[in-house]
Order: sequence, then C-alpha cells, then structure tokens
Amino acid sequence: MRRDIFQAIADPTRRAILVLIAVHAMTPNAIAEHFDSSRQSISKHLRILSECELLAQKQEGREIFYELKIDKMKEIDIWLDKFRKIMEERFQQLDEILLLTIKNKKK
Amino acid sequence: MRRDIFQAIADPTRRAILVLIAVHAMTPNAIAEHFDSSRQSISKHLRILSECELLAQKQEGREIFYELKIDKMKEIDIWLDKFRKIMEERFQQLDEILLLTIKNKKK
DNA sequence: ATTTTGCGAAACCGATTGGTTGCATGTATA
DNA sequence: TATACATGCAACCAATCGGTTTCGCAAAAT
Repeated sequence: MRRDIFQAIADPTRRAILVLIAVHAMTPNAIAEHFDSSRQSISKHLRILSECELLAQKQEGREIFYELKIDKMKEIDIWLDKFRKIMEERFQQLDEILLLTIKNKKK
Repeated sequence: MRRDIFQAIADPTRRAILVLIAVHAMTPNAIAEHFDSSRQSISKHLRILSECELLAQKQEGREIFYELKIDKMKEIDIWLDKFRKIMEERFQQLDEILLLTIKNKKK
C-alpha cells in the first residue's frame, strides 16, 4: 500500500476535496454534495488523505468534521525546492559562461 | 487515459527521473543505470513524462537525450498558490477577530 | 423504544498501473 | 555488407485503484 502525499494528490477528486476543505472543515456528507460521487466513495478518499496526514478529524456528536492540515502541503513545496535550486545553479553557470565570453572578446 | 502532471509525479521512480534529468539531459540507458528497473520500464516512464510535457527530446545520432522542461513544474506551484492564498485570508480573519476582541475589552 | 441519520468497513468489480518479454527500426561500427 | 547498439512499441500479467453495494454501529430525532 503506497501512501504518500504525491499519490494522494494524483487524484483530481482528492485535490478538489483539499481545496474545498481548505476554506473550512466539513463533514463527509457535506463534501459529497459537491461531487457526483457517492458518500462512500468520498469517505474512501478522506481515509487516504487522512492516512497521508493531510487531514485532521473533529468529532461533534455523530458528525465528523474533516479539516486540512496545511503544514503537510509544505512537503510538496520542499520537493519543488530541489528544482528551484538546480535552476539557480544553472543560471549561475550561464552567467559565468557569458562573463567569460565577454572577457575573451575584450582580449 | 488520465495524463496530468499530478499523476505523472505520483510515481516515485518518475520523481527520481525528474530530479536526475534536472541537472543535465540524459539518454534512457544512462537513466536506467541509476535504477533497478529495466530499460523498457524507464522508457515507459519517459513516455508518460513526455506526454505531460515535462520532458523534451534531443536526438543525437542513435541516442536520444531527455531534458527537463522546468517551466511545466510551475503548474504544481500554481496549484499550491490556492492554499497559500486561503491561508493568508485565514490569518487576516484571525487578525480581525483579535482586533475586535481587543476593542471590546476596551469598552 | 423505535426510527432515522451520519458514518466507517468490508466485499466485490471493471479499469488502470507498473512491470516484463519479445519484437521492429534506425544508427554506428567491423 | 553484416553485426552490434540505442531505442520505441505492442502484448501480456499481477497488483492496485476508484467506484458501488451492503452491512453494522452509534448518535439524534420521533
């Protein structure tokens, strides 16, 4: 059972759920009303998102409110940072090449 | 055939390929050497990444160099922006509540 | 006390996934 | 020209995925 945040956000319904919940916590039934899928199907998605620690639950009577744990989203940002850094290095190298070219022309 | 960038980066091997290629373009064989998977398996991943426009190909003789199209990665960042904005709004609302609380105490 | 409501869990099903094997094709090399 | 190499593509397979149906269990409502 592979269960990481990248696999979690691969599904478009799950991404929509995250956006929906980001505004304020919601119950499974309330969430399901926003989609064509059944309540059970949404419940499955909620379980997967919870297993990835993207969601927290707040029980109120027989209702369960799911809320987004926004901090977990940072993990995606951290991964993207790798590419930001690599790109920075690339531009620096490009700068050096351009600088050398200018210097050579002056000779 | 669902083929978007989020589904593309869901697979850990594909994510590793992206990081590998980000540094400099590579051929399928060279990439495959970094993994336990077969050359054909890596080729399949490259095809999926290409279909998502995450990769560009440069043919050199009988070799094909795959390079990362870094701009496409921005799409993930754009999606993350939604949450950044929602969080900003939340903090603003929190500020307003705190402000009101202070004002009420003064009364 | 009985019924309704909100929910999770399990069983099942077709579609998709990631992997392998076996080709076909085009390019270097002998 | 014959051979070795780099690669893509199609066929196949077990595992996983997303969905539905059915059930059981509590908490509310009647």
